[in-house]
Amino acid sequence: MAEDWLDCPALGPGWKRREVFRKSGATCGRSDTYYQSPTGDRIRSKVELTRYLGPACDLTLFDFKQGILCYPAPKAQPLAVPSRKRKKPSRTAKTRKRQVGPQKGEVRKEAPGDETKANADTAPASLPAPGCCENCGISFSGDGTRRQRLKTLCKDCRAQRIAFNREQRMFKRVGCGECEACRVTEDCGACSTCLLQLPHDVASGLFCKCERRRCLRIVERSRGCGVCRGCQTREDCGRCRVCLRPPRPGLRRQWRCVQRRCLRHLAHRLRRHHQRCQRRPPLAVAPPAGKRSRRRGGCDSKMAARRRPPRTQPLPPVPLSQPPESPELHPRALVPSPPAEFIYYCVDEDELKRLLPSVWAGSEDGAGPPPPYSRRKRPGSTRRPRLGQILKTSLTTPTTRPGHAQTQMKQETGSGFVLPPPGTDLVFLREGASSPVQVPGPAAASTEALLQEAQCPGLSWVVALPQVKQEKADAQEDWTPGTAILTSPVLLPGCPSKAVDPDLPPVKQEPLDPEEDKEEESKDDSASDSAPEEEAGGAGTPVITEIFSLGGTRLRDTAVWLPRSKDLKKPGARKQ
Amino acid sequence: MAEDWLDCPALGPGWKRREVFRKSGATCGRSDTYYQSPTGDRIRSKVELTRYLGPACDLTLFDFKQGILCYPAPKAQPLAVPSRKRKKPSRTAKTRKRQVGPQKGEVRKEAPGDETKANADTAPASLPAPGCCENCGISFSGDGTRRQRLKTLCKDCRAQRIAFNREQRMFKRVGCGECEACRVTEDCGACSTCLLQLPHDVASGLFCKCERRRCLRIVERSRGCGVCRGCQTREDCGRCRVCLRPPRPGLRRQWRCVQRRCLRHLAHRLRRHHQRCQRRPPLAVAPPAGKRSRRRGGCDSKMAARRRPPRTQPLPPVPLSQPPESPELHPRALVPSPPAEFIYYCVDEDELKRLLPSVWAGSEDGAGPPPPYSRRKRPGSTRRPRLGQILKTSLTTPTTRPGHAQTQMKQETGSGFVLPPPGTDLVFLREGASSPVQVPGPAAASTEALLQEAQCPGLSWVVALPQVKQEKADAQEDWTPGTAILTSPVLLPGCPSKAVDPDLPPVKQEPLDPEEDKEEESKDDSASDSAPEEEAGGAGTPVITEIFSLGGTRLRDTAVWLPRSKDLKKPGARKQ
DNA sequence: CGGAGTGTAGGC
DNA sequence: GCCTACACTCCG
Repeated sequence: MAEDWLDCPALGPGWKRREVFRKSGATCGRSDTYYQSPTGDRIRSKVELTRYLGPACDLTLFDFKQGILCYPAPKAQPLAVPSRKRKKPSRTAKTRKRQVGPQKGEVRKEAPGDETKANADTAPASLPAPGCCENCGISFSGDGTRRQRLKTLCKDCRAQRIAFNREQRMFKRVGCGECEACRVTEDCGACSTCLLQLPHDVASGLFCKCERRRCLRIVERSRGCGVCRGCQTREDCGRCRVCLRPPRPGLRRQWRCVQRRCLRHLAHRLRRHHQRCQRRPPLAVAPPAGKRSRRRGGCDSKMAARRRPPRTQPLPPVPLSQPPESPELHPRALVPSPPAEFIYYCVDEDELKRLLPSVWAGSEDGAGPPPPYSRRKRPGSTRRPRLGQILKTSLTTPTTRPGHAQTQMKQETGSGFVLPPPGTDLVFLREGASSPVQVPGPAAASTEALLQEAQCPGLSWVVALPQVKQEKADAQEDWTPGTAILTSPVLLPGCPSKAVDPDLPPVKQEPLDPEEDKEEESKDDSASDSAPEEEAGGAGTPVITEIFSLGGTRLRDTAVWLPRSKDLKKPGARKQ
Repeated sequence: MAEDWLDCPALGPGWKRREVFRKSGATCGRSDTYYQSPTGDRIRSKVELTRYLGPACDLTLFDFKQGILCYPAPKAQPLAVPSRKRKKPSRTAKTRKRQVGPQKGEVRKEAPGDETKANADTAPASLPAPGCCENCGISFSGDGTRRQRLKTLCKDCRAQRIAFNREQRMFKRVGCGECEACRVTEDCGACSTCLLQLPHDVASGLFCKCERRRCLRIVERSRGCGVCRGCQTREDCGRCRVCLRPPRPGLRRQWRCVQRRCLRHLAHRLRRHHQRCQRRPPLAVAPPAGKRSRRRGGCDSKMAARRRPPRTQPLPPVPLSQPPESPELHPRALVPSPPAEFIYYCVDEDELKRLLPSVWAGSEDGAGPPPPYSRRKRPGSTRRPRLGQILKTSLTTPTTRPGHAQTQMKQETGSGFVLPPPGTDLVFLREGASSPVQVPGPAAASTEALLQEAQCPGLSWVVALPQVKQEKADAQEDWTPGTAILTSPVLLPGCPSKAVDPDLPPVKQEPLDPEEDKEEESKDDSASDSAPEEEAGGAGTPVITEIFSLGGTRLRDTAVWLPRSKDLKKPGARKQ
């Protein structure tokens, strides 16, 4: 991770490699990798290298960016998904490129999805009229952006948004350089990033900035687009189901008043919902408004709303008995092992029952297939109470202070809380508490119920689902709970790939359903798309929040997988 | 276009500008632009200039390289294209950069197109099997070039081609320096370039080399890939429709034996055709084999096979009555005005009827919209004979010698040939003659018929369709026929932008159909892609040949818009 | 003119 | 959206 020339043994003696981070410009923070041949020639791309070495030299397995050889991944057993066609189930080139460690952009790349069939025609009447800009409302003819994302915006709004998003990316990567936070030169030493001693240098490429120094101009996704009627409404209506919901003592209201919800965001969701009527439900939707701390705003937007059901990757010794056809998420598939990707959910108790019915009902290993998927599952339809009881027990766990997350966790092990053993599949973190909640049995996730009226706010949860990156039998033993919500220790060193045994062949993690994976709103709406509206008929269901992929050597927005300061009740947490 | 200091009015009085071309090294042929302030200070970059002038001076619209101000393009009215989605019609950032004159690389950059849906499945059986290298035929797994262009090539062939193309670009720019032609130090004084007194110095950036000095290692596109079965077949089969075609006295056979056609090229065309079955027909396809002179081989490959229907841009006083929905090319849209881009067609008489049915039927100005587009128009379906008669008349025009192209043309004005007046829309040049043929009325172009059996070899034509770059009402008056096939005088000085009124705001020319714009074979197959095969069912129809965009101050391959020496029956024309 | 560094089209 | 690849800018 350096700016200077380093040996590159993969290419042979005399070859040097250098990674240079861009220090300014729109692509600031990105890195360019350069090679120098033994004869001093400079090579700047794999194509150039191939040209240089000649056709006889097969660079297929050479990862140019990393400067290492990649061993071909064993053919991963894809998790079959019923009733939906998998897209791009195998991509030869990509599979071969799999790294031992998690890679930046892995999720995105594996989940190109297909939203291109989105059509304004399918949008209900509540959406902006077809041909009208979703933002400003002016009528415009499709003057043809290629970007699906911006199709519903007129030229001006589109340009505006692109510029805005570009700027946001920049702020996230390196900051504006002008705001109060950017001018702070000393790390606070107390935030999650500092406590975990993650690298917070821009040049490191990890972008794990001290929370106190994170650019204030980063706009939270949960704030919505900021310009639509919903976003510009300043007063709660006082009459919608959210406003009329009885307040919970000690908790701020989780949902934004219906009248104040971002219309743009809602429009997208509705449209997507319509597109998906025949398809699997999304695994994750946006979190409640105002419940996402600014720290998490630091996460890369494209990850923030990504739904990425991890692919089933059974690991011994726990046999996977759940048939791969099950649309529900089997936690067995998620045995953490380094390197891993993490998926965070923010769910409430009832939602959890819906998401993980099989878990809720009991965790008899492989106790038959789960019930067929139902898109209209009701909140009350819990059928397996066992895990539910476990979880409810955990709800009584005392909250901890952020600085003591790890020790607290250990203490709780001895006070009714179950410390996740190596075999633990899911770890739930109660909103407002740092205590992980173990979910030992099979689980399944589905949030289509979000589209229903969901009158059960309950508490929110954070669920960490590490995605297996390799399937070695001993991987499980590598796993020990490290921090409050980090379920894999490999992420702690800050440079995950370094912690990985280079001899382990990487296993490409195909998403459960690649189509679900594509975050339609990932590219050009960094700050506005995960506004916390529920989908069509929904009414404030706390929902699965985020699924993040931690990118290889560039944990661009590491904060996403750090304990949320609010969760940890960190004193002096900065709010934007 | 010079190495010496010239006034730069855009910066104000006293400011000088100088463009210096690199004469050697890896970046040979590129230019550096220098400015000199009224006080004599040297400025070498826009950054320096900004620094020099201070932050109060906004140089956003100043094009440093060109030394001119770029006016933001007026909101272009997109030309509606039925049944096909437009892609990337507007690019905010790029729009700002629009030049008054055509720019280097304009075509390539403006025509990203979309061939990504190309699928080997859609290719007919005659194509290389999916997974087999289109060139060498070996089976290979998609080891993942990202380049659509080279997807059908195995790794070796791909690398080979990339290297080859790179080399070719270099040859075109500066030559190999070793061949006989490159070693010639004196201009011949007789070729078109010399006669037109175009700058033929490499350093001029125009690359209008004396034909005698043009690098011999430049491979003509019409020669095909050179390695496929077709290219390697040395003998005509004697049985195909091309071989069996009766020879025309005084003319070499226009088409290559079917058995000797480049398979690679054909494969691409077939695939593209299949992709486009529901879409607009391509506007231009490849010219007949062996009919494209080496001079024209000098054109930049990415321009050579580009189909770029110019956008309808009606100019007074001729009213445009054709609705923009018409897929056919309306010549009214093509009224030449400086600065202009030129489109060259190589068509025969029958093809012309198909291409320009409305023209053929008559040229009543704006006589109603053209018939609805038909992809399966038959050669015989001419409905308007008037222009046809004009053209037929012109066929009898005696041919001229190249050195006398201009004068001959004038002579012919008084001997039955109609000299194109300022209002002329199209100029046809008979193959083998330098006499332009006026096409005063509306015309439309469609070459889908090429995919039909086309048994009418006839004569070839060159059609120059200057693309309007601005829409000022008086532009038409600026136009006078200058040379045999140059229909706009602004190109004659060698530095088109200089001939342009700097006060005229540039009008970005949107292609009629941007998707048609992408030249799949533009980038990496300089020399092999415009092989003169007709499309799928075609049988030697002379076809629209090329659409070129002349690039701003760097008319890299100016020869493309020079009279073809073969056309001009230039004695001693060099053949490669 | 070289070369570091950034922009950016096009692919995915 | 990010990445690759390479064109281009800027400046030594």
